[in-house]
Amino acid sequence: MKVLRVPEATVSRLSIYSRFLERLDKNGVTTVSSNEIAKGVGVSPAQVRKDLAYFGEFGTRGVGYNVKDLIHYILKILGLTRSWPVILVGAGNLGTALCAYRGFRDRGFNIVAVFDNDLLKIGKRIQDLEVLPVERVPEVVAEYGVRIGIITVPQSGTQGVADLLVKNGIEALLTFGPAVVQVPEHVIVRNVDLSIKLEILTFNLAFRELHPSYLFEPKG
Amino acid sequence: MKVLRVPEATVSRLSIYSRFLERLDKNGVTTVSSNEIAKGVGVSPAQVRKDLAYFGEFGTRGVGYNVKDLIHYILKILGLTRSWPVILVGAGNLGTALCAYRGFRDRGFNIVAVFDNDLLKIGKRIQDLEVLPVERVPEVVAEYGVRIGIITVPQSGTQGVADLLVKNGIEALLTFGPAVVQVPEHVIVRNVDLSIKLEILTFNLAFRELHPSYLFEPKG
DNA sequence: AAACGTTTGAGCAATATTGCACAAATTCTG
DNA sequence: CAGAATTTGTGCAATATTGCTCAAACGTTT
Repeated sequence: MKVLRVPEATVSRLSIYSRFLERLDKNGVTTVSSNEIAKGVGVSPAQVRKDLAYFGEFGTRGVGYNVKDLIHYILKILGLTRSWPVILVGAGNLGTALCAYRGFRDRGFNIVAVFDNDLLKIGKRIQDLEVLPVERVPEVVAEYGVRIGIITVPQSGTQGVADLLVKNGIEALLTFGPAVVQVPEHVIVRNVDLSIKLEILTFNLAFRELHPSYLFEPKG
Repeated sequence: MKVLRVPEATVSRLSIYSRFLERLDKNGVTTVSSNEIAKGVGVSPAQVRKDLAYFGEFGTRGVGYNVKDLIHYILKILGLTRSWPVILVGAGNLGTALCAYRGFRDRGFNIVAVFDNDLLKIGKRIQDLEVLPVERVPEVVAEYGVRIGIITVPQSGTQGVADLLVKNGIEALLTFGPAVVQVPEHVIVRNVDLSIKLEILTFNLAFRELHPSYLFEPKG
């Protein structure tokens, strides 16, 4: 088998394609071309085909792609043909918001427990979950077979929580804020930093005014 | 002046560098090398120098960079030597969490008003702000000179809100969730899609197990 | 069943981004 | 002050990613 290097951007776009396709499917569309997908999500048709080509041949020449089939293939690639138990550490504003976020459940992510070490928060109910003390992480991870953790604690606590989760067998982490966490090789970490996103906006607004001759690359 | 194309990844990294440098500054560090920055944030030293080189020469050969100065230069590049008034539309869980998010205020983003069109939410207090009806967007934008809007409404409402904000002169938008919004050329839009981030994790967990020979590119 | 229009998949070209290596500039040391 | 040790800034090489083009495959029409 060919050894390929799949760009992370491709994985992100697959996620986007799949949700666009699900919308089409709901509207009764059965077949779609790379052109229509491209128009729908704002990329080039060649990009769509290239992205899919990393993983196989899913279309029919002269016809296009079967919508239901393609959804299934992409979800399979993304590992979403099953449900994933997820734990969340940090029952603050952001953690609470994420617990209520429908988008996670829609894609098969199931937040099975919320943890905090603040006595004021422990015992509180968020959605249908009770906030647990972090000491109970091992027990919950074992019970549900959790492999994914979301960390929404303040920056200074992020590394400590990451260490705790890794020690308990968590293999993938989603962190928030500017913290850079150190984890063993086999653990996958991705980060969401909302300030960066706003600063990309201000860069465009402010810097390009001062230097109109600079060009800037969109995307992202 | 040279006309350059600044990669968005460079802008993101500048944001990261600046926060790392602020930590150093707080600890009393006055001088830093590209090597130390690189170690601190997990990139290559050459990358750090290249990123800075897009905008000028900020270091001294044989010495490194003056921490305070470099912070100032980067903040200037990112347009953060001033405060930015921001409006937020969508007073749900996520919107509420973002209003309370310290990271925004720390970087000079000032959420001056929160809007919703849900009568149950209008009038509610979030932090020290009262939730306003969307009809009052024009007034607030004019009063504060707002150029940036954050949209945290459900997917189906995102395009409508974007249209409203653009009509009222907003030039940059941060949206959440899978919605793809259409805006005029001059408006800058960036999107945060939390499901994508989780799906990058599941892709790694699931797909690579099935196809161990595939390699995968980190970053992002 | 042949001709035509469509659309995929893939090779190749074009761009973009990152990494390497080293001259130039600076400080330090003796 | 000459030589050694750093460390930046940058040209060039190496990779990665995206875009272009077209043969091959399919359906439709006549």
